[in-house]
Amino acid sequence: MDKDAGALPPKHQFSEWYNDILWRAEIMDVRYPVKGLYVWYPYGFAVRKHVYQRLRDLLDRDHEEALFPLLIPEQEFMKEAEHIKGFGGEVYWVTHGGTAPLDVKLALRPTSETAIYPIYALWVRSHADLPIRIYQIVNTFRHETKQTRPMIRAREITSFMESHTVHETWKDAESQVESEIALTREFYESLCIPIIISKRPDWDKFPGADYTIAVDAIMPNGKTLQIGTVHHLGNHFSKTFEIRYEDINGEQQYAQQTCYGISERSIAALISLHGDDTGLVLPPAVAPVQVVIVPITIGKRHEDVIASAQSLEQELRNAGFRVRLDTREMRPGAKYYWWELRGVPLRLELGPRDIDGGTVMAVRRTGGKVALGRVDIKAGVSRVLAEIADAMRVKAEEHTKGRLCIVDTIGALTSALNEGNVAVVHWCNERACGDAIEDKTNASVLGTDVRSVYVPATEGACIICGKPGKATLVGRAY
RNA sequence: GGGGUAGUAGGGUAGCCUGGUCCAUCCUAGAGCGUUUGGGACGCUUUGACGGCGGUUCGAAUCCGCCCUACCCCA
Repeated sequence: MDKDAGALPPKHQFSEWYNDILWRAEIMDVRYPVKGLYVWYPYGFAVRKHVYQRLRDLLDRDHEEALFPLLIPEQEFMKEAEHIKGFGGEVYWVTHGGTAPLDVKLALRPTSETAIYPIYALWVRSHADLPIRIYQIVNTFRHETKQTRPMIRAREITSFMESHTVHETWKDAESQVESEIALTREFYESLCIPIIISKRPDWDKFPGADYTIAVDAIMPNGKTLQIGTVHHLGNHFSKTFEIRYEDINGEQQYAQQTCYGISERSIAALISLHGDDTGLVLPPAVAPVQVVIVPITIGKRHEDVIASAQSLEQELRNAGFRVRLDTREMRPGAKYYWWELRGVPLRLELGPRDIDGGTVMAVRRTGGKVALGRVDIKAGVSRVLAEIADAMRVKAEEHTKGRLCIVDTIGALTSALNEGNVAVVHWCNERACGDAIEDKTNASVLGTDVRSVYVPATEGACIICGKPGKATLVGRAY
């Protein structure tokens, strides 16, 4: 089967569909000869570029972008015991410089706390230096032992946005956490991805954090994908790395910190949630090509149609749309399939009939055809692109709502999970009951304090012990 | 973490059990030429492969070992 012909596996065979669409739509090439490392094709990279540009635009309101080194000396890395334990045996080590063994082993960052915080210790002197809000977008490495999957579980995360902030008080850091959550909402809103926010149970929080707020999306097969985390670090790391400031009274205080991360899992969710049996469906906000113009040239009208299509292209480009005129020597139908596979939100067809009638035929990737007037084409395209984004949002929300169910017995929980749902139960917040839920259902307690318009914040008897409990999210996670 | 199956052109495959008939089959894509073009065009010509290393053998895609990679099942 070639990538430019024939059909994808149907989307309900999600695993096959996902693997196939990645190379057919030229997102990633999985043939790189090292397990868990993947190549971004130019088209996939263009999607990534637009997604991360959106993220940068949001962060740049009150963060600054910087760049810290990839290699972390062993002594720094080993300083935070709890943190190390969390990464277990998954750290890659650089042990040689050329042929000579290094005196000090160097870790390839699995995340950058231990690279950044020794420098923060130098940068922070007084309360006037605070807050610090810095992010970087880098690659990170973990020697994953579980099954690797492109963008979902990779040994090199190529696009890790990590933000690290420093504050005076615990409450300042807490409100930073809230502001990062708001930012994440806004980010996923522009990708038309519905998210569920919750507080991870203690045993699943970031190693070294006071608490972890996680953002999950529900994938087409009902598994959850963690696509963002915000951690309140308290003064855990500041004590380890001596990040202190002189307060307004002249006293030395340990700083309070947060960190926050989003990776290319955001793109995995983007592709998975919106794609269909025909290929990708990209929201106009991040589509590398928002509008494709397919000229319909027949016999003697060839020059006429091409000239007309070129002027349409130029007009839309000047209006700020990412537009492409497809003049390749292919039949129009073949071009339709080609661009649909790549998720272009809007296709404009322009043929002799349209030119004569002063119209352009617009076909939405989300379905439906409509003739737009040629004279006010810019307004028409804007309107239709907005309709497409709305349709995508509605469809993704319906999927998410349809996969959530509220249950109150272990039996109902197990069958809900087996049917590919994510469940809401009441849980008393005790570890033993949490373990029992996980053991009996082969699923994960994702979190409490669920913030989602789809999940009411109720209270009730713990599904295990019957004591008072709160609404808790349980699902099978990637 | 445990087990299983498999790697043959850009993609998908036949050949492997029973070593020689294979300078490796077929489909598809790519290239060239021509005719086409309102939903995946057609004809002719043509390029391109045995995952890596080692072993057995007169001879290896085929048998053996290790490595790498992929997929599936169980925890």
